[in-house]
Amino acid sequence: MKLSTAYSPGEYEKDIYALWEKAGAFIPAKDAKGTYSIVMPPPNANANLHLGHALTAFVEDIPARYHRMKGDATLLLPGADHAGFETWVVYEKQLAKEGKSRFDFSREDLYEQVWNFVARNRQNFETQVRAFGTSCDWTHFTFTLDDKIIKRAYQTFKNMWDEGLIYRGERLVNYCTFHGTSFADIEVEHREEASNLWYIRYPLTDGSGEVIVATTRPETMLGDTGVAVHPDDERYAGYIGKTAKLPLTGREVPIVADSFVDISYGTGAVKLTPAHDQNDYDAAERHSLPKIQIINREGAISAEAPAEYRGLTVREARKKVVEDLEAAGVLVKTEEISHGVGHCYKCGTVIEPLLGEQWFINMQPLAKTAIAALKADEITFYPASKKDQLINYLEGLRDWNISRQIAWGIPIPAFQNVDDADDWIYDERVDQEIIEVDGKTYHRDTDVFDTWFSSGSWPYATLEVGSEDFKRFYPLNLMETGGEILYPWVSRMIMLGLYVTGKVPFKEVYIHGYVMAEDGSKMSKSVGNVVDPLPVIEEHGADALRIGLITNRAPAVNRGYDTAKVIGGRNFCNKLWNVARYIEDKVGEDSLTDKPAPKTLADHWMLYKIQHSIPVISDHLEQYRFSEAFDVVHDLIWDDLADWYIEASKSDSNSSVLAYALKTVLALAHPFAPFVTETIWQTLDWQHDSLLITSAWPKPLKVGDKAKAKQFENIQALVTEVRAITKSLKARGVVLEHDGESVIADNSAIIRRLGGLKDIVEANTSGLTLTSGLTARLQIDDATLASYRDELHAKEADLAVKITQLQGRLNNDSYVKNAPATVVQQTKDQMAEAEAQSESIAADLARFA
RNA sequence: GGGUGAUUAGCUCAGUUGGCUAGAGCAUCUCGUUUACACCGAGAGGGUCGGGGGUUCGAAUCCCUCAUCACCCACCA
Repeated sequence: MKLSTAYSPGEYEKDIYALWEKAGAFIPAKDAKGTYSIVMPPPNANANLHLGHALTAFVEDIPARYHRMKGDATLLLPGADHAGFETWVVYEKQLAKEGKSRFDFSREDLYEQVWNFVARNRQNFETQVRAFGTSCDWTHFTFTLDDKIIKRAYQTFKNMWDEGLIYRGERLVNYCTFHGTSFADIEVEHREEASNLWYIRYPLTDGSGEVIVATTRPETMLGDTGVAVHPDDERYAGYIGKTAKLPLTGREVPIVADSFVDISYGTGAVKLTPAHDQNDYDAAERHSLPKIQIINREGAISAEAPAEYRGLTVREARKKVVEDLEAAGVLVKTEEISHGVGHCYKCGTVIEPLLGEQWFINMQPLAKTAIAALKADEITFYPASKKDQLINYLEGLRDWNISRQIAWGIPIPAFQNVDDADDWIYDERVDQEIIEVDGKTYHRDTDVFDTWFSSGSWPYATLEVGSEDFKRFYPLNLMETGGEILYPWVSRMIMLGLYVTGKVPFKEVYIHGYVMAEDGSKMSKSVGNVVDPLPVIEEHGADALRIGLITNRAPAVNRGYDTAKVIGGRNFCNKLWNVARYIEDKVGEDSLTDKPAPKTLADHWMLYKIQHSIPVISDHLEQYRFSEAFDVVHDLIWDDLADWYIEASKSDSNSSVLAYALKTVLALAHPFAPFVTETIWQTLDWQHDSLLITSAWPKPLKVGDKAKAKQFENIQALVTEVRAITKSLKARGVVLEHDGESVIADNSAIIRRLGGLKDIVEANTSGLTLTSGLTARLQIDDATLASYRDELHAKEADLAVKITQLQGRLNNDSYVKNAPATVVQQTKDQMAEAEAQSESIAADLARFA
């Protein structure tokens, strides 16, 4: 079939993807020796995919295609995430548009509605993943709320329950009073805000004095149960053990010594509000102080506080407390300060640390195992520095609060005895609110799991522990993800993986950087600088986008999106297309052979270049250096094949080498440009209904003779020289003519005029003469001659400096002794070359004098 | 406060354990093109490798220091 002059991706991409899918090319081969597996991090099912998703898909798809061609049974498992809270927020917005809220529905209704909402949006996302050209096995598609995922979460929870790793604790949790849920530490967004530091006088109960405390949250003094000072703080040495009398409430609280207090901050005395501050909570635990919760879940002052404050919002309470303190004459002063305040990362509400009954996992044993595995290098990180960061994180890990108070998620399979609050049992009948066990009545816990608890099992839950897939593909080869979820997700997958399967869940972790806007700023919907990948694909093709995104990009480095790179990718595809058009025209159906027969020096050089490039490309790909790998492919195709070999072959073509070169570069380029390479492949007469996607990764042939290849490189140098000479002659006013036409200083033109590279080779052996058919005519004026002389003088001076430098180096004994022989030899060669040049310049000058 | 990374051509970035004249793409400029491709070809210009110090025969590369930027973690009573 004849190819049209320009590659238009839109005409082919959908059909090519359908061709692959229909042929089952994405399904892991049954009879392969090795395996390669990636479970794709599930994107949020309701999301429109952005460029970051595209990059993710490419970073997963490139190694998958490479390994598939290498002959490994390759599994690229796709999935989508219910994304717990994320989805919940989007759905609530949707409800709000309809004038409804979640309070209008029962929990079961809500669950079903959100499920349908997500299912509707899922289609959209699958279309986009296909448009990227992702070679994932759709028959393995997994949703984070699929039965196997829920079962795995329950199984893990139960095992931990049985082993005593799960406990229910009253702990301070980060509570969003708007969403009515608690958050992990990591979900709290700290923002710097202007506030005040209020200094409050707490009189000692025995009347012997007073202690002044400084606070940014005066309203919480209603819940104070102590005052802390540093044990080494001489100012307060006599106070420790005494009690202070709280203004407004009149409560007597002890003054304790604790080294967490910063002597230099404020007054060096800290009020302790254990129910509303993590530090205070920890201190209260150490000193057995009571915890009084004076802020409730609605963000209002609770019944624990004096009557006149009850029901006030935190903000109102702050105002009133300050006024009352002032009226009581105990407010010493107010300072303006700036400090970080925790906010809900979704709605911006100030996060209240509140006491709450939550499910926790004791992370110590899990973290310990994970640290040991990391230190034993059981997982390779790209980039490597992430490993130490992760270890560092795990070493300071606190227990994990796995309960969330939302309707959307996996219900926690635990029931509480209605008569005994401390009696909890494990039971999976979560579809029932009330169950009877041993004549006792239990009420279902209303909480759901933290999303990360179930997704932490993703690598083996998707494969189903114990299944054939699991045996074949676990541990996974690669986990590819963004840096922002290294801690919440990757760390949990490692810990849970080790806990459940006894093995690390993956051998390699690749952290991708973010795709920023073109100006380097963050892409964000509100700024409106988000680039939608689909229009880019429509305009330039999925391959162009792929090349544009992976080139010039390293793992874990944020980099701007660059349209020029995408255009570059498109140009590359077009180049490949035209190379194919040319070669297709020159070769016949039987030209393709496993043993191309080199005849000319150019043949040898081309084959040598190919056989030399294959391991280099493979090596880069094995280590996920996509940009570097593509550069090699690009240069091989553009510079070596198109610019040199094809030009040379025009006068002396070898169809077996041309066909072999095309086939090989198509295979090598396939992971980077799957659509165009497969499209070309399908148009070739000699491919006999095969698919490029499942064809073999090229092996180096060793038929290109190195010495002959080297000779061709000499010719290349010669051609370059001829070009330069022609150009320089022209600049000097010398016109080269052939049959009355001026000769053009161009690669192909020169080769053609000189009768092809073959003749140049001959010329090379007998000394190059440009005389055959060429006439030279001098048209030079005095000014040109003078400028040429100046140029030569300048060059001569430069060379003199260089020679002095080189001579100095060679005269240096330590250099000659210490530097490697090769380096010294290089210097000598340079010296000789410089001297030769110098002489020739001197001769020229003499001639033009 | 702690950590990590960065700083190289106008722009975006390479530069493996110190060793050829510090590279690429884009952009700019020059020249060219009927014969696979203007989504093309041949060239050119452009860098005291963030500043300063040190180690070394030799530093973009190693060490110290300063500066700027980015991100992460912790703290902020």
